[in-house]
Amino acid sequence: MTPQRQLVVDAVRALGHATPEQICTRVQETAPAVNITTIYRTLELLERIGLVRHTHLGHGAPTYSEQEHQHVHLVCHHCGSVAEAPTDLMDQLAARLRDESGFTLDATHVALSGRCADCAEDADADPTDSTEQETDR
Amino acid sequence: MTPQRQLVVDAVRALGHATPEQICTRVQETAPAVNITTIYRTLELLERIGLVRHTHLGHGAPTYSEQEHQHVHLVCHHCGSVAEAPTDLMDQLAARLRDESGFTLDATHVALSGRCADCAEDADADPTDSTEQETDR
DNA sequence: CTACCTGCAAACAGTTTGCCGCCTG
DNA sequence: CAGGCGGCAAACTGTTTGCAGGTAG
Repeated sequence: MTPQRQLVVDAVRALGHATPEQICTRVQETAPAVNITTIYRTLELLERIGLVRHTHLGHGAPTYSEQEHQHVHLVCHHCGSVAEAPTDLMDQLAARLRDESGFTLDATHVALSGRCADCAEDADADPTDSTEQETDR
Repeated sequence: MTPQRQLVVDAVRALGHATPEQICTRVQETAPAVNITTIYRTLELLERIGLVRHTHLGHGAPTYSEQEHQHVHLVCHHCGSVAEAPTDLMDQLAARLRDESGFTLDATHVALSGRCADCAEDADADPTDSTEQETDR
């Protein structure tokens, strides 16, 4: 466990969810010379040994978190907000998939896409709202 | 509706699921001068008017398909295979999300990640199999 | 003539690779 | 001295942008 690797672990812990880029910035606050390449290589290693995990929140870069951070993520494809839900939400779906097609679901690896409560209201109230963004869809 | 646009529509129809790159290759078989930029711009337009839709199957490029192609996609993060399941699979989950958090789920927009039946068997049979690939996770 | 459409080149984000030098055992 | 580790530059994929010429109404 080299100093760089320890810093990456610390950064992941401190940031909660973070992209490799964000982790790099954070690490560089204490060790400016550290290269983004090292971040990627270290994250890959940390993931292989089970210390961290990553989740795809949508289009952009994946976010890394501690192994223990297990949630279902709900991203709003309208405003881009990310909500967390307990994993047991997917239990019955997972069971059904397993029974019907032998597919073992990894509920936390990719976020579910949809529209959050706030944006649903906005759509009702003012469909032509100028604050529209359309993050991904 | 310009010739280029028609070709893009035709390509999406013909290919079923395809990345912008694949669509471009296909279009260029009949119109070699067509640029990838045009593919992107056309797909964006076709999506806005509701002729096509796109789905994130994982890490890489999104895949475009006809609007009518509505399935839940199951990607195996081990072998990379993509299976299709009926959308009603997610109905009870969608209902629960709507009731509990006001989140309107778009079940078809992002693929569910997990391990397919074949790869689950492989893991049992031979965990150190040299054909291992680890597509994403 | 005006507006839209297209092609091309360039830029951009995110990620990976090759190489080389360094440090440690 | 051998192997792992890390820094740097370069390549690569996927995507977007600015610009300029062309074409149709």
